[in-house]
Amino acid sequence: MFKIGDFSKFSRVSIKMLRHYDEIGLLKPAQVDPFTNYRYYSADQLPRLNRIIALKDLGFSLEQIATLLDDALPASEIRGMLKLKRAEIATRVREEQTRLEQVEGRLRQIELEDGVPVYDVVLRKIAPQIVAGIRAVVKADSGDITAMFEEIEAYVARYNARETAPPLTIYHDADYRDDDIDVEIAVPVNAVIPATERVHIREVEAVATMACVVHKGDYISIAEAYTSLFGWIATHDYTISGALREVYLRFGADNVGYRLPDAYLTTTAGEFVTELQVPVSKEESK
Amino acid sequence: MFKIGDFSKFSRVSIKMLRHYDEIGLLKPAQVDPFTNYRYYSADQLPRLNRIIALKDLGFSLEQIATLLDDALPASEIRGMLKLKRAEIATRVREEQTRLEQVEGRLRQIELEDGVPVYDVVLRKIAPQIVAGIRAVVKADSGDITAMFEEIEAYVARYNARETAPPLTIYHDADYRDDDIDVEIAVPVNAVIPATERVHIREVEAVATMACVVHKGDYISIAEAYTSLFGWIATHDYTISGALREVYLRFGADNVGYRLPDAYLTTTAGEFVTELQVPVSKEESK
DNA sequence: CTTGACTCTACCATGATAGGAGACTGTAGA
DNA sequence: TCTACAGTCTCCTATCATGGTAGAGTCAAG
Repeated sequence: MFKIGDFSKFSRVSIKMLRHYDEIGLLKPAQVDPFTNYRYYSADQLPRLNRIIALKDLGFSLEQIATLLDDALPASEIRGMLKLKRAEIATRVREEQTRLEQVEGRLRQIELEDGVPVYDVVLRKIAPQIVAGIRAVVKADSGDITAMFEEIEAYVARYNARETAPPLTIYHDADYRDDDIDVEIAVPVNAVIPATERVHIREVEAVATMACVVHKGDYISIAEAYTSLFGWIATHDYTISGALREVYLRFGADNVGYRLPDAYLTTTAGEFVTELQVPVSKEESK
Repeated sequence: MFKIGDFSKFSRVSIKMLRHYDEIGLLKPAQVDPFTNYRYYSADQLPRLNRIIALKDLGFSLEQIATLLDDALPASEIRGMLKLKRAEIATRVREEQTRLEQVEGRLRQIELEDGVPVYDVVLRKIAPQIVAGIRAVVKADSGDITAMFEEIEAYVARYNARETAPPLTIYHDADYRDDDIDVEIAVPVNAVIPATERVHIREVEAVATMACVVHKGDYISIAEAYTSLFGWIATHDYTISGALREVYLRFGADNVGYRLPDAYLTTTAGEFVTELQVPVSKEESK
């Protein structure tokens, strides 16, 4: 019978941990002195502790190890758990590799721009959304877009179907152009309301990986945000894989029919907040 | 001014987390109602929150992010932190890949042996140790080894230099043989005592990666443990890179001069506990 | 019997995140 | 104006493996 200190030395498991394993029932001492509560371990327990360490090194939690050990469960189940674990680790490896690429991209970015970038690009998953929209070809800065938003908000307001979420613009052109922009404006709705020749109701599709950047200020200075966003996509080796979106988190307020809390609105152009979103994907080059 | 719920929706950061960021000073609301304690966020804060998310995605802790954001610290330092982070992630990737290989090895093992292996091999780092030892060429099972242990224990006992740690045998042959085994027996000492023609004092070297297996029972059945250990090394694609060691964690007691607590000794051969250790390394085959 | 090394329990801490309880506040509809 | 419900507040708890501390008790060697 070893006292906990000796057993700890042999097994290279800290005393703390042995006590912890006792507490959670993973490895109880062979014997406990009822008067002093001293734990006494037998040499027989080394193999079990060894198995625990082996499984721990494979990445199993102590709870899972308890399952794996306690029930003398069939080999097939153990194989199953191992395969699950394998998949899990493979996923983590991929995640960490992605993270590594992100960090490398950011380093490249700093070197290229010779300083810390002003905009922070975030990758996120975007959920689908039901919207009422109008799609048209317009000239840039012609005010058409503002007019279209007023129109669609008024339309949605008639059905009382406005969902409390920001409106957005979707740019369907694959390339950039100053004029004749194929643009869709959309406002979220909470019910499927009737469509018209001009107004359609559709689900704006989910995007698994969306590169997003938040721009604060008027729409003139938004070009910088675009530059940053596309620069980021280039330095991080992503490819654009869908239509660009502009989400108006905070925008001009002196309009009619807007069913949004005041918080979403402002009267100062300098206070506008816009999120630029571009679906991206990684070309597998390995 | 957005209430926390709206701000949470825009930023896709949970309310809980926003409150947490407030608490740790990472992102304080632009305004807090002194009567109700309601938090009010301004749109200006979205870029900062975005930067926080971006850095979090890179794997920085919230504390590190606070450092990165608060002090407007020079770009060079940020680059330094990023490089550190890159190294850290690279290490983790390697670790996870190793783990993955371990899991795969274990799966192979189960398939090969058609069941859960009886012995559990553990990889560990072994620290160096000062020992008194005798090296000789002996015949197996000749009792020479036992005699040598008695001799060395008696020698060490004379100097009162016995360290409370198990004795071990080191097999210096590269291959297996039944006879003429080049063997070194060693007992840990806590001081450098004089050597003799027969007894040497040396440091048993540290081993970075030691494949270890614990065998319980007499020395006849130890062959199974060896089979398992070498089987494991094969299925996990390791290569033996040093001399094999047998560490006697619990062994025959009716000898003289042993300065060890009784716990290390037993009179029943069935109670013997022996750890087999083989230094291994991975051939880089990528 | 003393002393020093060992062990006991009980508590606190990590770090990012989630859940709940119980109280209060804001807003929309009756 | 009242009510109901949704939103928000603070405070507490938990996760998971691990380490630390304090204060009390125990063991073994001299």
